[in-house]
Amino acid sequence: MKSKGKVAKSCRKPWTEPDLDREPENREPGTSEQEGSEASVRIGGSWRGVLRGGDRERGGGGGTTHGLHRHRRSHNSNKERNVRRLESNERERQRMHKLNNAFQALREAIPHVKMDKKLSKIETLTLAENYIKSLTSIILGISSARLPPGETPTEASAARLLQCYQQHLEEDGDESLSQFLTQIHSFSQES
DNA sequence: TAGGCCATCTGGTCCT
DNA sequence: AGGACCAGATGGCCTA
Repeated sequence: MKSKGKVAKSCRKPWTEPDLDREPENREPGTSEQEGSEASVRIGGSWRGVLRGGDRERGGGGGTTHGLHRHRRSHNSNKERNVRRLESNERERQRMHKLNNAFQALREAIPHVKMDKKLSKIETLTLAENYIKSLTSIILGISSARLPPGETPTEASAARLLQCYQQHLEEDGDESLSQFLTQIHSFSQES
């Protein structure tokens, strides 16, 4: 069971400038003496683990940036940091809204039974996956009937399908999908 | 009331 | 350097 302790209702308050004169109970990672060690920090009323970078799959410049971040932060005033945080929050909100819009578009694109109930995100992704697989198998089934002898549908047709779609993506941008579907429709009419 | 789902905040990491 | 992306944490809402 997930922790849902509702200790204080206003625990998730907007980012506020930390009071440096107080004891470092709200200190963020990097300002503590325990830098680099596995520790938890209290931020916005909640405890958070700070050991994250090491287990990330995306490699690259990671590992050595801890000190750099700390150093950079130390140059910024608290007011500047506050402004940056708020701007960052706003960007993140916008990003998530865009993501949700995309989810909504996907919901409307896939047929499902319970029209009265909004699909959850995980349901949307799962249904979309199944829908794509179904359409693909239908298309491959149709096109296999038109293949030259000896050519297998999984190789040739799938490649043609992908090639066609990619071509539309490059040429037409956003309208590619509808055109692609139109082409598939006419394709099925022919056979 | 437990649990699922979601929005939001947050800091680390990657990319341009 | 700054924005985008990502994942963890947490509170709120809703439903069985």
